[in-house]
Amino acid sequence: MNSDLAVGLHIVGFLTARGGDPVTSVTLAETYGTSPVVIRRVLTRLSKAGLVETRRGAGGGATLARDAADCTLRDVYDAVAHGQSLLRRHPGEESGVARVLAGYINQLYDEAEEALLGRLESVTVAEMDAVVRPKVCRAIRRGG
Amino acid sequence: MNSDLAVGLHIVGFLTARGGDPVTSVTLAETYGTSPVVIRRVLTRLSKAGLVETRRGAGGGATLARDAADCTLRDVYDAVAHGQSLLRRHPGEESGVARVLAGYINQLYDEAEEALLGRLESVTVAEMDAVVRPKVCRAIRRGG
DNA sequence: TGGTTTGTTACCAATCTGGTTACATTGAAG
DNA sequence: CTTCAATGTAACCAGATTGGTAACAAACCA
Repeated sequence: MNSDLAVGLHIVGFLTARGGDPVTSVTLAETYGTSPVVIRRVLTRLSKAGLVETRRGAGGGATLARDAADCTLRDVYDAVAHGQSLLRRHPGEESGVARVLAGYINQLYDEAEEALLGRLESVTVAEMDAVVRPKVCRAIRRGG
Repeated sequence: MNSDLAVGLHIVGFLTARGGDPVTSVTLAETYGTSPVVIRRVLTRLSKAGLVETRRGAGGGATLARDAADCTLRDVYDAVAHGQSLLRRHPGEESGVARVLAGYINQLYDEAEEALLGRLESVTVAEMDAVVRPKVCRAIRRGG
């Protein structure tokens, strides 16, 4: 699930920068540097979560379904992370000693994850866009 | 690097519980549920970091090199995590747009990781042992 | 000298990950 | 109503990562 969050943030960021007109998975794939299918896999999740809308057929593509100022990075995370957490947990089937220890460690991980999620919740897509977009423009102007 | 931290914590925890006498990698492997080689790989790191001492030959094994109250979970983490971080970063060779975004995300990850490391730093091995050991004993008594 | 244990390398199977191919489905436009 | 453009989805693949195994050298003790 690693890059899914990055892809998801790229999508909502790009759609924000594009104002209202639909963007195709091909465009998103090219700008991110991946394949359209990967984009669409994430796009489907974002769509089911109500963050974006997609339209098939000619002139179709994806658009933001919400105001970018009304959508936090955690919303994107929740849409994209289907159950899996950022920090890999320890598998559960160990017995005795190892199990107790795994429980202890996982508890520490939970705290850390909560902290991260809280941080993601404190940033809106609009704010992210405001930080990222100028840098992207500068990078493009330099020909990167 | 996932399970290395768990293994490392198991090692120092077990050594703490054992008071001072040396414990072999075979014993540590059996109690954790892995192979001696895996244990020794981690043991080597802990040893190089000065957290444990190992002795070869008959009657050898590993012992704590420090007071358990003087050793934090972060010390174990630092010894065990050779450069790799808990949260997988995004690879760096992407160009333009994706690179800027990756930088942004990695920055958020850094904050989260700092939070986790701070938490690990706030717990000593002795404290962990105090929490974990009774649970382990109970689990063993139940025959788990 | 022989047995015990760590240190280290090389290799293997399983899993994860991201990518690709292929195709069905939907929609717009002529 | 046909054609083209786009999403939705499943099946499969190659590379990386992971934890484990086998093998053996090195150290240490009796």
